[in-house]
Amino acid sequence: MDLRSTILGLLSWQPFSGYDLKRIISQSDIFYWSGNNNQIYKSLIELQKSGLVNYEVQVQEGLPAKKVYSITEKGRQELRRSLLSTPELPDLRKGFLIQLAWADPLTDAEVLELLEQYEADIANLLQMHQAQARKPEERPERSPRERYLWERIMANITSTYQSELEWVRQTKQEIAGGSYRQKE
Amino acid sequence: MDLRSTILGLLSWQPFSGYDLKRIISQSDIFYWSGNNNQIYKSLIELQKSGLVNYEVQVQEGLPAKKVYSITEKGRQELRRSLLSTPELPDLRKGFLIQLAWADPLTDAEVLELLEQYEADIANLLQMHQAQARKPEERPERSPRERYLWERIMANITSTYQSELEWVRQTKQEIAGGSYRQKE
DNA sequence: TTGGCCATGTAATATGTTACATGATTCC
DNA sequence: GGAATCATGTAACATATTACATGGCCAA
Repeated sequence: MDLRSTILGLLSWQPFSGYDLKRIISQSDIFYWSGNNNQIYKSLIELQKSGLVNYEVQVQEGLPAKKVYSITEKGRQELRRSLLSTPELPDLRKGFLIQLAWADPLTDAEVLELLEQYEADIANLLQMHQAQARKPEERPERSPRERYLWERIMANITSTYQSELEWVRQTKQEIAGGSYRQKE
Repeated sequence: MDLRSTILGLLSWQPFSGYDLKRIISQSDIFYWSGNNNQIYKSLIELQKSGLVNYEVQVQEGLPAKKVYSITEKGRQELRRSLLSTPELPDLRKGFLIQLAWADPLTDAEVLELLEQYEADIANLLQMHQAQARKPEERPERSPRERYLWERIMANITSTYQSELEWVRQTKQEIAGGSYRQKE
């Protein structure tokens, strides 16, 4: 998924300003782009030039004016096409595994400290994700199926973090216990 | 982890040519850069200029000459520093979840087909990974702990794919059975 | 004779990230 | 007075991906 299709998806739910989109994307685990992603503004201009979205300026008192973007019929067609295209494979970038891969020169204590930090970080991510999952107002629910799909999406992320946690805990124990030494 | 540290890691195992590194990285699940990643050559030149690696030209008969790179003492220090830096958080980019997120306009049959394709693709990835995991000659084993760590790295990826498979199978069943309709 | 493997590299393009600029308002 | 929020955008930089160029060897 590229940013443009993701924006189209969000706008297929409801109209948003660039600022809204930026906030939603930066707070989300699903939409994996970094925070302060100002490319959003560029993408919106491109989408608008291609006629996939249009916007309306809303003047507010006391606050800066904003451009509220909506998806067009053409945009919906384009989105549909990208939804039906072959499913994307997950792209798992676990930098920590690369760190471990070359950890041979480190002492057991150093490796354990890394694992402990990693465990704490993942536990934290999981907590934040679950707090997010408890706010149903931040996701679409236009049909029972959509509601179900979003539950499954949240469950997917939860289970990914949980299996990561189990993995790191087991690894920690086995290193702390030195049990790898007997393993042949 | 960036490409440069990953290359340093590989060279801390044994000397390789750029072509070797490219092949290893493209075939690996751990080192997540894309295939035909020719930036490797640029990175090697940078690393060499910084004195972290050096190379030796090996002339071969019938085959083009190659530059075999080795890590320097300075390179090992730099690698050690990056290994001890705070663990990187996983970066999970599951484009398929974004596809599902906006699948409301699709029919149940269309969603099911996507899920089936995804299941087949993940099953395939898992198989390829396990075939890879069965080749112990393609990973370092300089100490019992290193051997253990690489087993755990492989196990991490396996379990990630397996939990993804379980997830998609459950989702498929619940959609096929229409059970989401009763869920409140 | 076509395609794949070996081997290194350049160039172009696409994408992602960070920093900067502006300016009013509100909360501490 | 300083920081955070709202709001849009540009510029610079970093990284990633794809295509292209070269050229000999080997196997189907």
